[in-house]
Amino acid sequence: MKNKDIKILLVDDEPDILEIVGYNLSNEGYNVITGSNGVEAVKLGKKHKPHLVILDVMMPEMDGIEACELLRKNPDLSDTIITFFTARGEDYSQVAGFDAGADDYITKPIKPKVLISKVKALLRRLKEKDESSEVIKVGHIVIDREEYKIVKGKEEIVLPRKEFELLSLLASKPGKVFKREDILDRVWGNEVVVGGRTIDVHIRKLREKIGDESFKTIKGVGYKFVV
Amino acid sequence: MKNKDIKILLVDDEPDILEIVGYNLSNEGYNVITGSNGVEAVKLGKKHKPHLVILDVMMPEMDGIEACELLRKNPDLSDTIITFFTARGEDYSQVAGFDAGADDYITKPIKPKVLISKVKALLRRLKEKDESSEVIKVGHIVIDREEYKIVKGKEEIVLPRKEFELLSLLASKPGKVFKREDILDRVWGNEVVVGGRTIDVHIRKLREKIGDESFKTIKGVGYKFVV
DNA sequence: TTAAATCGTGATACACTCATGAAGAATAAA
DNA sequence: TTTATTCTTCATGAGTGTATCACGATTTAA
Repeated sequence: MKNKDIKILLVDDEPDILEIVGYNLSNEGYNVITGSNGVEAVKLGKKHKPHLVILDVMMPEMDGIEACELLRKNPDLSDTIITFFTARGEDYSQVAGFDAGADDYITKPIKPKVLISKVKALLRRLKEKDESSEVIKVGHIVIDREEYKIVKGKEEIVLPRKEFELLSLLASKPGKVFKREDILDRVWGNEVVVGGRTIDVHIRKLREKIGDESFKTIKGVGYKFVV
Repeated sequence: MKNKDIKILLVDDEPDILEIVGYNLSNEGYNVITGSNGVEAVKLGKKHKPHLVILDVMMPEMDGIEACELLRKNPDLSDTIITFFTARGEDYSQVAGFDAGADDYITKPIKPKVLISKVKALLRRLKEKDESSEVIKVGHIVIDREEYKIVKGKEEIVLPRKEFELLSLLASKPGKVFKREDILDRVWGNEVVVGGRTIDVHIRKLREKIGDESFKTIKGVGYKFVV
């Protein structure tokens, strides 16, 4: 994804800020949309579905916090990153911002260099997510990460989350053996500790739904997906 | 590549942090090296060539940013991943960190589970690169570590774990004689004690499956794999 | 050549891993 | 709330990977 494909919605009631920040962002090649209050923020957000929203907290009509909450309710914007402008030391707005579903905040006064770096850092997450959310095709099976469903031949199969993640991991490298430990790390995550037999049970479910022949057990090591 | 082959350089001026984080990383099997300021970071980095460096930003003698810049200049460390400890909201340090060539940052306060997750995620890049070259070819035999299978001519052979490890070890240096003692260390691990005849039995299995002629016994010493 | 050490072999017993069915938590949906 | 679905655990049993042992064969050293 190139910078010009990335839309940033910038909302502040001070025209100076809009101009300076907007200029700097455009200069980096981003596609910048501007608004001057919370109502506009919500309207423009729904219309343009930006990748990143930068909101001032204090604004007429509707403040940034409320706008953030409304934007978060829109499912189209679930992947959008929302950040606030906040004055240094304004603890309250930071807390309220995170409560409203913000991902980060940028402190005023704004230094262009800092801002750009921060924006890049924030958008890095997006790119990572973007890359991992491709549609995987293996053999006659299509895994659609975005819609959380898989298509086998002409049949459409809906899988629960864990099963989907597991299949999606195994199918990301057909033939490769994934060690049980790795599977736990990547599907269940480190913070959750589950018993050893859990993986087997999920594999069984997949075997029932997708086909026994696709999943091979390597005893003492793990499982692999074959085409 | 096993975890114990992965070196992590951890630098912070607070002994508590070093101990807690160091303990958690060691527990996962990583080889942890610690230092307490930027000067040490650079020195240890050059000496040990770690795979991952975790730097605190605020340190006496030399801060993390400067240390990072110096480390990045060393061509030996071009594949090394560098991350910072940074407190939430410390805009400046994050920006400066990325500018200095950091790959990521970890926010304080540090939660061990989150840290381990993050470290594993970071090291995954490294491992993937590494594993892609883990196919050994000797004569008409191909040993594919990633898929845990052996291809002999056009025949595909699936070996149980111990046999696979043993073959994999012997074939890693065809012609070289591996002492029984060494084989025990590397296939069984030095903490496990097994009887003296165990190796023979496994060699027998390999002879049955791969071919008698490939394994030569050096009496009183060990075995070697020949093409 | 003989004795000692080492290895190969077959049979066997142990240990471990995994598949499976069922049933109890946990979570989401109605 | 109740209901349904998903997730996890557990017990059981089969299967096989792994280790052990005894004994004969082979090599090495004296």
